[in-house]
Parts: sequence; structure tokens; C-alpha cells
Amino acid sequence: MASEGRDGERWAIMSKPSARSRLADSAFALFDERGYEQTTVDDIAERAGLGRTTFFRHYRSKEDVIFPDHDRLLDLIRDRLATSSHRTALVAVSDAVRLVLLHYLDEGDLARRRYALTSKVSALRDREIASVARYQRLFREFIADWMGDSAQSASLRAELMSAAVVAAHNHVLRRWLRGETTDAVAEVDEAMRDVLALFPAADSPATGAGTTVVAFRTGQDIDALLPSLRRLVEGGTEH
Amino acid sequence: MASEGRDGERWAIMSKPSARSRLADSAFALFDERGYEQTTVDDIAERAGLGRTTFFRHYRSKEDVIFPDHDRLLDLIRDRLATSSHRTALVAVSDAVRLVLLHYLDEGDLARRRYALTSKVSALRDREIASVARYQRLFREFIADWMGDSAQSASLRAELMSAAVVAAHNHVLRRWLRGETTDAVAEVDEAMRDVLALFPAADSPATGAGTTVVAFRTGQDIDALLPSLRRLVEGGTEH
DNA sequence: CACTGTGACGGTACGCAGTACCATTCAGGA
DNA sequence: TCCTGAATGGTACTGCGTACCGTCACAGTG
Repeated sequence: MASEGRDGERWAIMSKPSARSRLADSAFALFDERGYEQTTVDDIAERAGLGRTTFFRHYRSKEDVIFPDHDRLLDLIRDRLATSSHRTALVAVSDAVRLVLLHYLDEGDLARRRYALTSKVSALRDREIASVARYQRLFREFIADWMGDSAQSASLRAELMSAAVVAAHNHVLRRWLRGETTDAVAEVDEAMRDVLALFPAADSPATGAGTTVVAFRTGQDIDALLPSLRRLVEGGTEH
Repeated sequence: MASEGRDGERWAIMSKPSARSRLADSAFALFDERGYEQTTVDDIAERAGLGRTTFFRHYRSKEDVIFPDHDRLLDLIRDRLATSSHRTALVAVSDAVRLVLLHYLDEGDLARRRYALTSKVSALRDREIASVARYQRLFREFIADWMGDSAQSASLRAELMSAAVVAAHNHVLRRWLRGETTDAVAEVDEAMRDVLALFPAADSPATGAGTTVVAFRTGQDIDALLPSLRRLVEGGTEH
């Protein structure tokens, strides 16, 4: 009931574009010309040939015209996680986060214009960060639920995993936004492999058997390694 | 030059508390009574027996009265990193992030009241998240600079490390804010050890010798482990 | 004591975001 | 023709944040 908007070319062939898209176009044009803060909602509506009221009917706020899809994406990710059947929570999440990346890629140039704006206007950057934090929260809760275990170490693990997945995504996304790569999909695959490799596969439920290899480099500070060693042992035969 | 405020009991013994602290007290009291959005800046100033103008002279915004110390903390962290002499960037950062935790602990009950507010008001939660993101960004840049290497893998590594440190910090902080622990300092030490253990010590420059132990559990999906294996081998004798 | 600077405070006015409410227009169906 | 509903426009209001100016207390200086 919340996602009716998003007029995907409903006006068929050759008709004046919808009010919504006209507003978005006007907004971005004005932001480019005068900057974000120097543009009022009145300006946007006027250029679009519409009233101020109509603007707020289509976008909840001035910022919202730049980030119109986050809510929809969040729902999409929720669904994906709910229906996902991966062997580990981490894999499920690293799969789900691709939806975000793909959405940006799909936006193409628009995403890059938004990036140019968020780079200059801190209020917009903060807004974007808050949105991403919502994804991360979703991931964290999913992983925590998935692991079931309510111990602190499990909770910390969920926090670290969700943070790592989001960080890897951000890394690749930023590279793509800056034009430092054209094959973001391949890079995110690689990055996610790195993330998976970070975490011993202890988030899969009770893996009884399996090969156990051990590989550490420790010039010192063995204390630092104790927690992870302990964790590995826990999954093994005995304490 | 930017951090003059923060009147730390300059009024010696028995005198009316400063305007700044009276404003903060009034604000929190009203937020508790009516809620954040139901409280106007006029209300706050009036209860403090001051004018609206004075409020904005002491706090840049209505939100700022709840988060007055982030800028100062950010500077503090910057200094700490700049003057830190740790063996690895990750250790330096995980040390620096303690400043944030300690600051919250020092605030005591005030931090918990703020947490109660941010839990209810999404605008405040977003604001807090944005502040934390600034710390994370600082960490990321520090680690990236420290590693020097401008390869993508190094950049991703910096991103993952800073995210992990912040995630671990958040985990412990939240536990403390919820009253789930009283010894947050010990827990953050433990959590940071976990984080250190996540990353092979490849961010320290050319560690030639050292014990090398290996610890993997792999019932499957060897592909996922390849990257980290490769990284370990790189640091070793030969390819 | 008078003069003067300075810093903290109060008041007024303004711009703009966002909300509430009502009026208008237009298309399509009974 | 009339009615209905959806999209739009207009007006007015609240509240945040800023700019500007005036006032007052208090220091130092002659």
C-alpha cells in the first residue's frame, strides 16, 4: 500500500511526462545550476509548471526527490531475505546487498549526479548514510535471528558481518560512482568473497564434520588470537 | 579555535548554572515530558528563563542540544590518530575508538537518556548515525593512508577494517546503553581482540618472521577461502 | 566620576520546509 | 446531465534557523 508511485513510463508513447518525473528533472536541473541549498521547493515546482502543493504530494520532502527509492529497495531486500534459501546467513546477506548495487547501476547517470550532490551537501550525505544504515540494520537483525544464539559473541558477530557486507558494497559502489570501474558486478563478487573469507563458517548451523585446517600468522600478541581460537574450538569436538 | 564552549563548572562553588547547561537541562526535561517533536525551541528557552536567540547562540540547532560533543570528539580522535605510534593501523584505530566509548561512559545517565530519545525519534537516530559515520570515515582514511598502497584491495581492506572497528564499538556501546553490561571497557577490549583476529596482520609493514599457524574450517566452498589463503601466502615466503 | 569598549542577552523580522485544509478542474460512468 | 473521484492549485499556519539591531552589565581608563 505504500509503494504506488514510481511512474515507469505509464504515459505510453509520446505524451507529456508525468508530473512526478517533471518535478525530478526540474529539481536536478536547478540543483546543478544553483546548488541544493540555493534552490527552494517553489523554484522546483515553478520550473516544472506545477504548484508547490503538488511537489509535496509526490515527494515527502525536498531531500526525497533525490532519494525516492530507498523505501522500495528496503522492502525489496526484506523480501529477498525472507525468501532466501542460502546455506549461511552471511551468504544470504551478501546476496541481498547486490540488489542495492544493481539498483544504482540501473539508475546509471542519475546515480552519479546524486553522488555529485551528496559529495557537496553534507545534509544529503547524512541522509544517504542513514538510508544505508537501515539496510545494515536489516542485515544485522537477519543474521542475529538466523544464528539464533543469543550470546553476546553471536550478536557481535552479526554486527561485524553486516558491517563488513555493507562496507564491501560501499567500496565497490563508490568506485563505480567515481568511474574507477565499469564492471562493478564482478568487483562486488570479488569483494564479497573477501568478506566471506573473513569469517570462519561458524554461522552455518552445527557443521559436525568437515576438514579443519589452521592458518595463522602471529609475530606476537597471542592474546589477540585467543577469542577466535576459542570459537573454532567450540565448534570442534571439545572445549 | 572552534572548541571554546563546554562550560565545565566554571561557576565554582554555588552560583547559578550557566545558560548553556540550563538550556540543556530544560531541553531534556521537556523532551522527556512531551517528546522531542512536541517541544519547540521557544519552549526550551522559556523554561530556561532565556530568549530564543540565546538558545541558538549556544546550540546550532535543536538537535545539537542533544549531541553537543561530536565535533570536539572528532578533533580529539584526529589528534589521537595523528600522534599515535602503534605497530599497525588497525591497532591505532581500535585504540582511538575507545575515546568515543569512554566519552559516552563518562556522560553516564545523560548518554542513556539520549539513547532513549534516539530510539524513538528517527531524525535523531539518523543524526547520530551520521556522526558515527564521520568517525568511521576518519578511520578509513587513516588506515588507507597508513597502508599507502593504493591498490583496490588495500582500499577495500581499509573500508572493512574501519567498519569492523566501528561495528564492534557500536555493539559494546549499545549493550552498555541498554544496561546489559557494566564493564564496557573490558568488553570493548575483548571485542577489539576479535576484530584484530579477523584480519591477518598484513597491514603492518613487511613482517618477515613470526610464527605461522593456520586455522580453517572448511566443509565446503573452497572458493570462498581462496582470497584469504592467497593473502596469507603473499605475506609468506613464496607464491 | 564619566567615557568607552566588550560580551552576553533579548526582540523583531525574514526565508523556507513541511502540513492542513479547501477550492478547482477534468475525466468518465450512471 | 449529474455525480464522483483523482489530480492539481491556493492559502494559511507552525516551527526551525538566520540576520540584524538594541539593551544591559561590567570591566578598564582618563
